[in-house]
Amino acid sequence: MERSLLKHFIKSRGLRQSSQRDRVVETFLSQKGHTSAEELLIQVRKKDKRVGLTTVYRTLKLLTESGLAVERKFNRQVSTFEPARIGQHHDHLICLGCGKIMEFENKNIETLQEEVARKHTFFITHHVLELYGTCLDCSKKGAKKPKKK
Amino acid sequence: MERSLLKHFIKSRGLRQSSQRDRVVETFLSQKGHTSAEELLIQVRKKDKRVGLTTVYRTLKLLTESGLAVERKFNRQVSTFEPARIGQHHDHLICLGCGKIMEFENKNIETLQEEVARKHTFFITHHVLELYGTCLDCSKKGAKKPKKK
DNA sequence: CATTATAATGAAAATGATTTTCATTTTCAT
DNA sequence: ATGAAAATGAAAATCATTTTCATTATAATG
Ligand SMILES: [Mn+2]
Ligand SMILES: [Mn+2]
Ligand SMILES: [Zn+2]
Ligand SMILES: [Zn+2]
Repeated sequence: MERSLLKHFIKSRGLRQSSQRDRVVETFLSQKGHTSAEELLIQVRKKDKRVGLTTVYRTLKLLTESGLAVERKFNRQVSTFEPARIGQHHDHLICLGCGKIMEFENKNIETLQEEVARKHTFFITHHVLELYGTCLDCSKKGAKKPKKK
Repeated sequence: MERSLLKHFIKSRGLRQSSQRDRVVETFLSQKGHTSAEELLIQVRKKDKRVGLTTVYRTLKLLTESGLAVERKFNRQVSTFEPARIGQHHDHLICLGCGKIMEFENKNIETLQEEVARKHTFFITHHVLELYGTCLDCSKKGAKKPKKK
């Protein structure tokens, strides 16, 4: 279903199809969690050795522009991407101890955000809400080395 | 007043004082709004030509670690810093049209964030909340070129 | 004040993620 | 089948920030 969205997007842009891009898209959409370009390349290369990092970056940009991917830029300086669930939105809890990422939705917060915007005569297109701290496991075990990932 | 905080921090770290650092700190604290290292260097150099960018970066890091500065990393890939108002916290509305940044505080949102964390047995140390969109001016004038800054 | 260990400095090089370039290959409308 | 244009990937470029390193400045001590 999402695949057709991309096909449509490709066509509407006058782009062509290619096996490399197909492989990247396919691999990306099968991914769960948040994936960086480098990580995605590793997965893609398990299927096709000839795909380059540049193409992964280019495809990720295409996916993002077409609305099939959402880019996240948490703590670190690398971007990660996750498949977009249509009509859905969520925010994140990020553990600074182990790197674990949890997702949540909270309509009340979003409503309050709109209220804030209204007070400032501002029109929100999107927002970033990230809660950083310590997960249960890490608060038990005490200070731990952050997961590099 | 904040100055003494830094002095104390410097001493507790076994560091020495220097005129360059003093100048950077002084200039930074007099700044309003969100300032990048590069921008701060320009201001500092109006007073002292011999200060280097490296020292600005180092001082900004020191200020952040001592709690006198808060680092923000909005849309762009450059970090900006703002003087920390003691015991205060605020979040931002960022206009994608003109780059204008507005600040707000909303205790209700923060309370809901804590509630979310509690549900996940998570302990928040800090959070990022950024509302992106269009300000009143920009929504009037229609689509405009984003302020580079 | 002189000594001296070491912190501070800044120019230049390194880093690291992402983007750009460009010569070559592939796609697809005709 | 043909050709214009898109896609590719290796290598170079970008760009903010950090690291390196030779030199200078600071301040505790005698
Ligand atoms: Mn997510
Ligand atoms: Mn602010
Ligand atoms: Zn954890
Ligand atoms: Zn605006």
